[in-house]
Amino acid sequence: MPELPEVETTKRGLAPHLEGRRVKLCEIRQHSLRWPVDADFADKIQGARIQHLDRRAKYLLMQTDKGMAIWHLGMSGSLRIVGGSEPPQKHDHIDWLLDSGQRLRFHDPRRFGALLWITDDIASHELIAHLGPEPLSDDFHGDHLYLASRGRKAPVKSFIMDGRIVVGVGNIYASEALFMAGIRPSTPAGKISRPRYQRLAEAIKTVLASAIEQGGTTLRDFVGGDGKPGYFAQQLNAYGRAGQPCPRCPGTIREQIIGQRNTFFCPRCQR
DNA sequence: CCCGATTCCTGTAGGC
DNA sequence: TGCCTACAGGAATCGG
Repeated sequence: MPELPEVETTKRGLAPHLEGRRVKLCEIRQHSLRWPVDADFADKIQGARIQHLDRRAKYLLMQTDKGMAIWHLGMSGSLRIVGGSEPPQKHDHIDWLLDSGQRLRFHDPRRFGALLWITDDIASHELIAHLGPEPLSDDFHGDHLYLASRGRKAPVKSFIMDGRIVVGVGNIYASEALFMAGIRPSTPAGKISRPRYQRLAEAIKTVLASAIEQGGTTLRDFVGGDGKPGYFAQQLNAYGRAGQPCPRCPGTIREQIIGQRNTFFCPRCQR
């Protein structure tokens, strides 16, 4: 499941193959994604030169000289570089044929992903305009969480997964960050103190940064072939470990549904 | 405005 | 062994 670290890993892996290249042809075999891909997308991007790859939240941005392509990997999407004559497999929905002879290939079994084309300012785009700060930037810190949470009754886990508060914290890393910070996921966001939010902000940064590092270890393989994210191999302390001993106290990890999402925590050391 | 519930989709895991 | 169902997950959107 692509969380922020995998999108960042994808961006870093693709950039050397895409930046400076021209899109000779775009093949769309499946238009029905999260939102329908524009009927004229292929025409719009044809002949465009890809200038720069960027990331905002979990959106992968590809700036060209004709407009900007915005990818979202949803929860099962992946982008990789394949050889120019490699035939598409099941769920390989979109190819961009590059002037290098290679193809950029989008694969997405569950079709929660998206591909958009915009020609106006990205910052004013509806999907981007209301997003919170990047978790790894200096704009994101404990005070931001503290101030934004006053008066909020939603569980802190839902709060940190709200992209208007901070982007890029998915279900897995929300549990992990709250575990690291020793905060119970069900606590109403408005009841958490300033110092505890400082710990939480640090935990979010630490967890995401280490996941990006882990993704980075498979960067070489990524381009070569299987596109499998490496960070799943990383040690998860709470997520998916219901019934197992807590890694840092004598407690036992418990599972609870919060905001319609599975949530894992230690009832003994997360208060 | 705030927050919980619902929705899109299909591979995988678990139950019988 | 094979069928069937439940579940997973990001995030927009709906309903209260």
